Amino acid sequence: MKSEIEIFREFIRKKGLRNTPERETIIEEIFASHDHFDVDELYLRLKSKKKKISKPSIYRLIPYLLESGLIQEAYFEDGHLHYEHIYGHEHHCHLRCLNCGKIIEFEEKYLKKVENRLAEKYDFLVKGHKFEVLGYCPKCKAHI
Amino acid sequence: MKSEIEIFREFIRKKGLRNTPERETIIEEIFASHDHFDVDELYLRLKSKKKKISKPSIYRLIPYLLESGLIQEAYFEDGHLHYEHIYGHEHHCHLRCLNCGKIIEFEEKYLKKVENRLAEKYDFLVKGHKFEVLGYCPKCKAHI
DNA sequence: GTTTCTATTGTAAATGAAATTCATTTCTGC
DNA sequence: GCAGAAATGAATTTCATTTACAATAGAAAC
Repeated sequence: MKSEIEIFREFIRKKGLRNTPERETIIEEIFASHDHFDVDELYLRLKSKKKKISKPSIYRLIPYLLESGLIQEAYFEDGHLHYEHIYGHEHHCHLRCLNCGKIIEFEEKYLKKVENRLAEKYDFLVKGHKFEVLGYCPKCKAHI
Repeated sequence: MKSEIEIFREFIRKKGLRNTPERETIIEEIFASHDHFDVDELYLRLKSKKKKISKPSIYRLIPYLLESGLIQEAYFEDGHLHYEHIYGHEHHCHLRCLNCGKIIEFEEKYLKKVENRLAEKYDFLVKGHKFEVLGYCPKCKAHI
């Protein structure tokens, strides 16, 4: 299996764009952990490691990472988008508490079938899905 | 079946809050159409009907509409959230083109079962779900 | 109906994520 | 090396959303 960096290099070459040390640094940091991330948090993580990367460089890279299928928007919370890896990581869905924001991850294999059915029916090239179930966690549902 | 306004009045009374003509006007406008909406578009719709409602009033109402189960976040696009009705309207999911933003709505009954399973397994009070399938539409997939 | 308490309103200002500008730097192909 | 194009960081701008605040107006108690 190719590494994320290899996938990105290939993608960037195909698009006639250029790879740079900054981009490699950002991608390395994103895939160093298995967790979700957001721009600000990623920026601070890079900063704390003395990597001088500007926020615009991160913002400019994200559309390419999305397009290359390495990451995906996970959810919008606290006023900004959160992303998750989709290459080389088992896809998962989110059960989220509308009150406290608690997130439980779960798998749902059936959705892959739904993807395929939609791809055929609407002639889409399907890249993935986002499935969020919303409600109130055990603690919060008691107070509502 | 109760109207949306009635549901809201009940909700507001239970919370010990106050109903106002402004809130009734906003709710009326939201449920006058069956479509998704976003704050800005709703604000302009009210304005064009000579209803003097400020944007903060809309922003302040939305958390209550979410909490009362009348609406739900549909998707984040073009830098802001879009909402959809969930009370008294058939739930639907979205197939979205990552390139041009085209949206196709579809139904998927099975997800209700997933909701129930999760509610039991994690002891959540499940209020709904968001299922988005992402990819490239027939037109866009040709250029990628 | 009047009073009192406090939630809600609109206006204006503040916040903060994301995008953009621009001068400078750095790839990449020739 | 050179030329042209793309990427960078710093600073600025944009724009959705939130907040502050003074004025208004529901709603419950009297």
